[in-house]
Amino acid sequence: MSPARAFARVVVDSRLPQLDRLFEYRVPPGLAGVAPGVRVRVPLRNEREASGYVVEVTDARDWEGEVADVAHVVSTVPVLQPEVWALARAVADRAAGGAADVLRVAIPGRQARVEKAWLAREGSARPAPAPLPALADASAVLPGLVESRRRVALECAGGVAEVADGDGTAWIGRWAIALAALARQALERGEQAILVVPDHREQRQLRLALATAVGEERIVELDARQKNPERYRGFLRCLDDEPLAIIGPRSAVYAPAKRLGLLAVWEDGDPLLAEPLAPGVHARDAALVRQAQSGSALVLAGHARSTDAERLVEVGFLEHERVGEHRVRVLPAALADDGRRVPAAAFAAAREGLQHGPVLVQVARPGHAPGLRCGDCGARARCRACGGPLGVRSRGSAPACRLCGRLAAAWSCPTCSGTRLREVGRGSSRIAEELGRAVPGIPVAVADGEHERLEVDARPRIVVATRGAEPIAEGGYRAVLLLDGDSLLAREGLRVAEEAVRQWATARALAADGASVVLAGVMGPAAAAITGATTVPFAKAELAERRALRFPPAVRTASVVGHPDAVAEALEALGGIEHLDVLGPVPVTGGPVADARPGEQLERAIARFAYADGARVASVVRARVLAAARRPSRPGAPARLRIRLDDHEPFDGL
DNA sequence: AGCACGCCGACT
DNA sequence: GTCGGCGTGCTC
Repeated sequence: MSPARAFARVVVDSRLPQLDRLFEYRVPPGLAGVAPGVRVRVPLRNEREASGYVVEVTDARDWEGEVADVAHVVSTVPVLQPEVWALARAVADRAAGGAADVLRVAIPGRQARVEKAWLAREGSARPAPAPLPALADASAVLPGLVESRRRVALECAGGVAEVADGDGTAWIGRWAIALAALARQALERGEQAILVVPDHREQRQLRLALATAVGEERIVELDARQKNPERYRGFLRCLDDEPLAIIGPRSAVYAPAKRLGLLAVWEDGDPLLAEPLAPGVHARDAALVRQAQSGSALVLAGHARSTDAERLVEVGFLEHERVGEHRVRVLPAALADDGRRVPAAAFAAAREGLQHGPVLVQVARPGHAPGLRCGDCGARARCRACGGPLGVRSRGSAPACRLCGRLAAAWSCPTCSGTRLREVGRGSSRIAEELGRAVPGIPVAVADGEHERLEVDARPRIVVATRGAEPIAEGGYRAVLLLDGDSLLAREGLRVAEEAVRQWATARALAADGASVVLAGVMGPAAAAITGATTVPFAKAELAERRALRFPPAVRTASVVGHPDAVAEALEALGGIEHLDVLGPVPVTGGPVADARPGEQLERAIARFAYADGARVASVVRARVLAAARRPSRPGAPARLRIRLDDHEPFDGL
């Protein structure tokens, strides 16, 4: 005669892999509000009380042992939707990580005041949602994509367009209008759309496009830059069961949408979509899992095709599509042989462009001189405190460390004891200065991490911007110069060429129709990718090369770091899996293992395996992490083990 | 993590 | 005989 709904299964908010399962608690009589999705506090052996979320409420108990009582209900808002719990569990399993870690990314911190307001609104009768605004040509973009639940790799042509913004207008990329039209398809069906963007600059464009396509009141923003209350308000709005366009950064892929019609990721190749927090699941991978669970339409879009999206096209999971048209001429230009950064052809294009409007100059690095060397022996000048490279921020300013910011007073070369410093390379502000001298009477603006600028007007001006910081020009840039490509491609790293192409394509997209784009000092396949009409052949060729070398995304990877014994045990456990090979182990200094003592020798190995073996590898690896976590780290015993799946960071230096 | 339980050496 | 060493295991 136990009362119904007497037990609650709770996921405990803990990083410990041992606690990554559901715990059963009794719901004490008189404790109201225990329901699936709500935040609770529960007693746990040693932490006297832990936070968690109710996943399930039952009247039968599974657990044979002693059962403790739910301590109290933190709030009655069901912030963990069943769909999101299933997603977090599946994503964690795929990444050999903990579901609670995924939930930490998925659910923002509680704001009591915001919650109170939301609950009050829930109680009262809500007005019927406003009808979607009339839209002339919304159906023009891939009609029926959402209805047919298509999965598409979408290459968007560049170009900018003017949209209404309050009383005035604003300029945004045409891609945003295309994605907004797709979102509208979902909302027209009474469903929700989640649109994931790399950062707030793209989010702003998408918000402006959506305001026209679906109306302000149908947009929910989950921007990481928003203040906490703002974010939480947006998050709670997702819980309202109405058609919404949800836009946000990588964590928005976990937004609690109940009836998901469309899941789209913009610029899926952007490194910002890789989640740094454990278990380090890329928004694209989370989107793939979520699509499989929800059966929604899926779009991986960008100005340039990522190798990851191209792989999904080649295995037949995604269909290739391309939308839009952008008429620009892209001219490769050799560097002038005096080593000047700005080739003659680029100057010519800039002068021509400046007759009609603004000109964009994309450079690699901010500041005046990004590097300094010893004037006598040529050795790289480094910070005495942290070993980081020294640079000069602005003309005439003192040399400072680019890593820790310390001023390098009274520098002397550790190699030859010389005290003179020589500037190497040109940063954004120095290039701006030089261009300003070369084209007198034309204003020069700098846009980089320190000088953020979202828009420039249509007047002739030179805009020097670092990659990713390019403002949008009213009417589009009349010329675009892509400088420093040679130094960009000279870096080592698996994704260097792919990333360069993506960043060039992003800048190219800001050009006005008919404008010239000059790519300086780069030849070969990466240059061809940007001079041609489509980046797909480049992505195909890159992928083919990775396949030949067994590099991601042709294979999946598990990076294993820890005590040599623990690493060896983990690799041995993986031994049974066919077609799995191991790079290393190699010694690493320091590292991401939590309890690594200073000076302790750690090793890293990377296992490469086929996508088909993903589930097996993840479960084997998870078992090793658990075994290592149980064992206390003491001298001579296997230490903690950190394993990350599909972490591309170790490949960035290859 | 953090803490209790448990099985071998020197102690009032 | 017992006090306490920390290796081992568990958390509803």
